[in-house]
Amino acid sequence: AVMILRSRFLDARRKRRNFSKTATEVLNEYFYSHLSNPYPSEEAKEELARKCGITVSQISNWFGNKRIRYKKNIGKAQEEANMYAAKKLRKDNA
Amino acid sequence: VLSAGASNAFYPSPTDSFVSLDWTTQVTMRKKRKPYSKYQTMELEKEYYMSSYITKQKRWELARNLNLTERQVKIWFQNRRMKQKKHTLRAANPKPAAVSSSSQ
DNA sequence: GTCATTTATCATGC
DNA sequence: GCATGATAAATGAC
Repeated sequence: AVMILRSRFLDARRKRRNFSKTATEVLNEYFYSHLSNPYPSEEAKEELARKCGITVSQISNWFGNKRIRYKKNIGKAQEEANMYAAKKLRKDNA
Repeated sequence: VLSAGASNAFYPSPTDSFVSLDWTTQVTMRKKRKPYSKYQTMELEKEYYMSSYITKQKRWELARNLNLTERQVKIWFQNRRMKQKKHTLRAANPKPAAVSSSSQ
């Protein structure tokens, strides 16, 4: 059989582009408002994907990265967490 | 499978109160991820090209030749099938159109 | 077996 | 130079 060694080149994959500011905002708001269980359901992922203009897989990637990187930063500054916590409070009090 | 309000030992349900954060504490010791060599990956890809599902006999041989465990070979084929599925779905769908611009 | 994850690593953006 | 998104090993639920 013939070996088609496409893999290395067909991997035109990792061309990452940063998400938009508003997308990141939406994702962070969800993450920090569900900090006790930051595991969005499939439906929630689809909703977030629509709002952010990205795919569901990208949503999964983002939450995976966010969870692990949040964990590694527990004990450190975490200004971001405080920022979104404050934002949530303002929302609740409104 | 186990997404929304689902709950089990590893993905606890929300207490929705303050900082319980059970999800941050993973108790089970996990083996460190170790990337395979080019040769190992190439040989695995070769076998995968023959068939997406490897037989027990070939799995044993491949594991011995590549200095991997049978479990690692099995897992590799599972992950490889998932990768193919993802690529298949990706090719079947139109371009989502991306927007960029963010900052550090 | 599939499949959503965790984690380290990769590759790029800036 | 790290931040960030995507992928590669590895685990666990089902």
